[in-house]
Amino acid sequence: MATPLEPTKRAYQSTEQRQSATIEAVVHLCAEQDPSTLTTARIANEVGLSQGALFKHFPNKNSLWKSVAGWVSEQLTQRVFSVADQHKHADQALEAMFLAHIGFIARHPGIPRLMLGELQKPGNGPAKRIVRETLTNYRQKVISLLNLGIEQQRVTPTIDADAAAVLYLGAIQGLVVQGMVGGDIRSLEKIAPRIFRIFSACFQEAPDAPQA
Amino acid sequence: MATPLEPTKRAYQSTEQRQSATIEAVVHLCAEQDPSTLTTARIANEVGLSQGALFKHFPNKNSLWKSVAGWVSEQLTQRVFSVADQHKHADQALEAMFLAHIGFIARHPGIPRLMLGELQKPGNGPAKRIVRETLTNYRQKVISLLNLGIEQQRVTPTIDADAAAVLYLGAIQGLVVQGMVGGDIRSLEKIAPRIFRIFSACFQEAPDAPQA
DNA sequence: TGAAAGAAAGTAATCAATCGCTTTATTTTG
DNA sequence: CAAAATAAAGCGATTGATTACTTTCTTTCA
Repeated sequence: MATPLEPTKRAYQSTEQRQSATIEAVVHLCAEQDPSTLTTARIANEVGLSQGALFKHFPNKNSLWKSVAGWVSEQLTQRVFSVADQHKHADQALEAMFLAHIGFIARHPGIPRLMLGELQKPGNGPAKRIVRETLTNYRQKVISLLNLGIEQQRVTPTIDADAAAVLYLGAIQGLVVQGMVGGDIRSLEKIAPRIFRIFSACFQEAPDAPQA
Repeated sequence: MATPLEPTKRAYQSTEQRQSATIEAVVHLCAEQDPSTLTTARIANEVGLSQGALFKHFPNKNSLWKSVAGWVSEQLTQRVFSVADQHKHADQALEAMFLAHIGFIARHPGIPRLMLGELQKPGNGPAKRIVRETLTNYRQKVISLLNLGIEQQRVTPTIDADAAAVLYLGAIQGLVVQGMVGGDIRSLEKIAPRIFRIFSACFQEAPDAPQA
């Protein structure tokens, strides 16, 4: 008789470990799959669990999406805001935020799909609420940096800060969508500085107000 | 016995009529529903057909998506390009395109969801191809307008046209996403001019190159 | 009158969630 | 400290609901 082929000990893990592994698996899977087509079976398989076992750690699928949105929000906010605070000049902070954001996305290509996927849903699901609040928060940060820049005389005082903040976020989104069209999210980091450079013209000296 | 309750005359229509009615129904439904959750039953109901009858006019659901993508591409391209051609100054053409695009979206709030939904899908489905080609086409138009603007001395000759085109599309997308966050796509038209105004600083005289 | 348009019922597949039961980990207790 | 007891993590099968698409038969109209 052949070797008894040990009964493949199951590697039990705590719910917390499984939860974070599952969240990472979802983020990872979204790099190459539309979130709305992600099945619990596919996710469980990626984590190394049976489909049913997933529900030992999340009460339902919606709760999983909420956790994923929370993770993304936390990571993004933390990383982007922290690099901004390392610069004392507002314009440098804005540039650092921009590049950090693109870098974060380049390392986690599934994130745009996740966030856009949530925004697609109408209504006020908990996951969508998190994404919305994160974006609003982000926009506020940009606005206050622009205002700080005005005080520091590094930003045109006549700037329309609200509109500039929308354009700032749009620059990131345009870059990301451009990456989705081209198919290579990871190469975004190369062109990101060029995009920011041209955006930066918007908050520097106004063209129709030549220096007196 | 009660009245025979007349057999409710059916209004037969040609396949072509049903096809365009179906496409419009999809665009309309996407205004308040994630495209990936749209069922053939829901669409048929909107058109006023039984679910099965839909397949008399489209061989399958993918073919319907392809038709919808084609309709959107055609409408958008036609409207946006035609207003651009009504202006001889490149900068004015860019502004008119921008406002026409936002206006079109404001009148068809489902369109961003449709296009983003297609871009979410990985691979090279026919519908995604159409969306991708439309965006690429659009970007090319912006680039050539910027180059024309340089000849007309209405655009800074030192501009990074490729990057500016990405920023231009990003400005639109940022505005749209902003509308999705706020929930009211239709109010975009009010702030659109402000966004374009601040974007326009990017292609006007460069700040660090005071006119010689 | 026959071909196209439609309704209504049916089919096979998919998927989130549940269930019964087993295996591992932790806690209680003699 | 070991053995018993409880709790937690896991599997595999199943269930019920949903969905794209098909089939059968009926109605319209050119």
